[in-house]
Amino acid sequence: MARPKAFDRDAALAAAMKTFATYGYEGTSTALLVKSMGIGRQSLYDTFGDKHALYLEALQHYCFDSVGQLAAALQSAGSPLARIEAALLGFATRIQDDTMCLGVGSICEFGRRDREVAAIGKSSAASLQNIFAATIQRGKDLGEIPPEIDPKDAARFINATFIGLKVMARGGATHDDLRATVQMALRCLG
Amino acid sequence: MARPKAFDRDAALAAAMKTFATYGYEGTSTALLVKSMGIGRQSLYDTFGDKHALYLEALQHYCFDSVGQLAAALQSAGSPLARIEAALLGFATRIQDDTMCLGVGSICEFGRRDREVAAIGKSSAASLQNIFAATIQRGKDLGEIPPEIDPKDAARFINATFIGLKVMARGGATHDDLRATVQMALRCLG
DNA sequence: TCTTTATTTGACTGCTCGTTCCAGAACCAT
DNA sequence: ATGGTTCTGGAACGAGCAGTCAAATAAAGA
Repeated sequence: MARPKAFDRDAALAAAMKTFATYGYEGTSTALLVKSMGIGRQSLYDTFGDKHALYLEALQHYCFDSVGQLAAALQSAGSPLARIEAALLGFATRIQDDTMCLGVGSICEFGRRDREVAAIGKSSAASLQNIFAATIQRGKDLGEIPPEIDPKDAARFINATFIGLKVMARGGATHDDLRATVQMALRCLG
Repeated sequence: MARPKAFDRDAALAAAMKTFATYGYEGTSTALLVKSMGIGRQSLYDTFGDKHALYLEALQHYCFDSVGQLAAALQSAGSPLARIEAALLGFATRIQDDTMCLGVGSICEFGRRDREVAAIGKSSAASLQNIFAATIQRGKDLGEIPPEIDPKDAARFINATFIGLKVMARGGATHDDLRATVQMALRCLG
């Protein structure tokens, strides 16, 4: 059997993620996708189905990666509070390009109109909050975080803060602004 | 001079605000605008210019109203901290339909690509933060808020929380979730 | 009633959209 | 080379897009 060079599916998907994150679903044309992904138009349809299916796969992949990265960052040893701080702060300092978080972007653009999009957002938000909640519980066990704090509430709040940071970054907030906001948010856990 | 019945410009603009807030800029067609605004297609172009101009005017109007309402709610007499709580909480309980905050939506959809949109967002965010900062300063003067709090940082943080609440509401968070998040956020000011 | 003016509506333009079909180029194993 | 397979890209599709023009309609003052 003959097998010509195949394009890098993951790289193409990653490029689609970035393009969708920058311009949104409606704001991204298939022509732009083809160009940014560096593949032929027909390959896009053969490999990913259609625009909506590609979006779902990109969103799914993005959320999975994000949750995984955060879990790895939070579940490593050391002070839970410091881990949370590092996670938020690390994000706040890592922003450079004009790219929206794809997960937040999907919520803002679709709300709950698209069932499939909403399902991805819901499940990844749940994972995120479970991870945060576990870390906060660990902080309580260690006496770092006061006992009156409810881990679920605190986790949801951290998530809200995370969202706020992402949107403010998209709006052009400076690193210093974001860092100061992280510091303020962490006061709640102290 | 003759004067036939004129349609209600403000009502039409308000309808456009709601439609843009629900479907975003790219997701809103002129046909949908005409239908939701209840006016003729030509009237839309005669009165508002084109789709982009209409969006800018709707966004401007929305931001102006929002800032005004918040200023009124915060600048009235009484405990500054309680005012902030009431403002956030009031918002959290007032959510029902699947409508995105137009300001946050514009940031998420456009980032800083559209200079005019970005300018509106920037100036209204500045106003918002000034109002919050003044209220927080008042709280410090009254001893409600500890002196180590920087009003500007706290105001930006409250703004971030506000954004987080709006996005979570758009994503389908319950009133109780939002209320609990507000309570967590207020711990930072105590 | 007649005129004036605001609004609506239908036809239409030119463009872009997402998508499909198909011909051919690129590639690798034989 | 040859054959089999994958990817590409031009042509085309129908649909929908934003926006324009002009004719039709409706209302209120003269």
